[in-house]
Amino acid sequence: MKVSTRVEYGLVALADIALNSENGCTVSSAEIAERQNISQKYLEQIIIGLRQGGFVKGMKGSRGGYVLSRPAERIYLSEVLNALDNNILADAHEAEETLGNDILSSVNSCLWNKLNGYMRQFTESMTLADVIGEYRKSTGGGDMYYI
Amino acid sequence: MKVSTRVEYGLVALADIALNSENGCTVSSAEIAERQNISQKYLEQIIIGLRQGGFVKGMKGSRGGYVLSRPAERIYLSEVLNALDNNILADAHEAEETLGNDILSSVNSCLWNKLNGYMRQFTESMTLADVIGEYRKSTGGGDMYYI
DNA sequence: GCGAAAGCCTATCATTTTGCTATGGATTTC
DNA sequence: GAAATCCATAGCAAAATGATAGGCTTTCGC
Repeated sequence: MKVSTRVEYGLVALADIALNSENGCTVSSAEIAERQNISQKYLEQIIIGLRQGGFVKGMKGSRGGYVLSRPAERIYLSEVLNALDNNILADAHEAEETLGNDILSSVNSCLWNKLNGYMRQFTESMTLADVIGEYRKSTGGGDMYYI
Repeated sequence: MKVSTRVEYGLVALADIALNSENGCTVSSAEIAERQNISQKYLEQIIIGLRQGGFVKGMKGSRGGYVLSRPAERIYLSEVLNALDNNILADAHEAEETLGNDILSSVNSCLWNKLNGYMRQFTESMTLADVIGEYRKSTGGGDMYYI
């Protein structure tokens, strides 16, 4: 399953914002772009989608940037994926529409509907907090440096 | 999850061949195109992929057409999907390569690798026979007419 | 044998999607 | 008021998608 850079960058940016705004400060698109090695202008467009989805708040002006608009524990990956790409997850009711008795309907009901159902269920059970937790685990819990 | 027409038509065509070649006769691309309402020339290209994947045999000449090259019970959907689209399922070893300790690796290990693993496992557990069974179930088992 | 019927192969092409780049306006802080 | 930042939109090249078209090759039926 190939995922677009838009989805990839969007998820990484959201996690970056979550990780670096914990002390109350904002995270600018320039910071994220440098840390994650993404074109800043492209990133800004993607983050607009995250803002419209209600996951981050943008603060204009000098010293502006982004913060999460809800705790990471309540940001479900299903929502984020839908905001970044409206084809990656199928709607729940979409599965019920294939009631014909042709071959295509059979393929849908025994293959695609089941796969889509699992993907929806799995991404609804995961939150941004899980991603952050995985990251902390991989860095041994010691990625914060205090002077 | 949006699926390309190539994958959709390919699966339908394969099931059509399986269903209509049971009495030993061949199934022509023209027949399939008419029954499934697909452009015949486009369909031919797709079926070439099915033949190269080893799922069907093509018989040239008048009275030619296609038949399965193995029993439907041994045609796994994972193989078929890989033959029709090499991005739809990820390789098994691909998952093991993401061992970095950056955010992207974390997203991969807790989201994409798990989703891909499930998709692979699920499609490896399903065969063309399951699709055909679903179709027969939907038509009430009475789609064959004897004169 | 010959012709029709079928598979097989390749080229072409329009449209859409993807992945950016660029420009500039709006707003806030210092 | 100037710098920094978000916000919005336009443009654009490359790739993928979804076909269409032409013609060669092989085989069956007569």
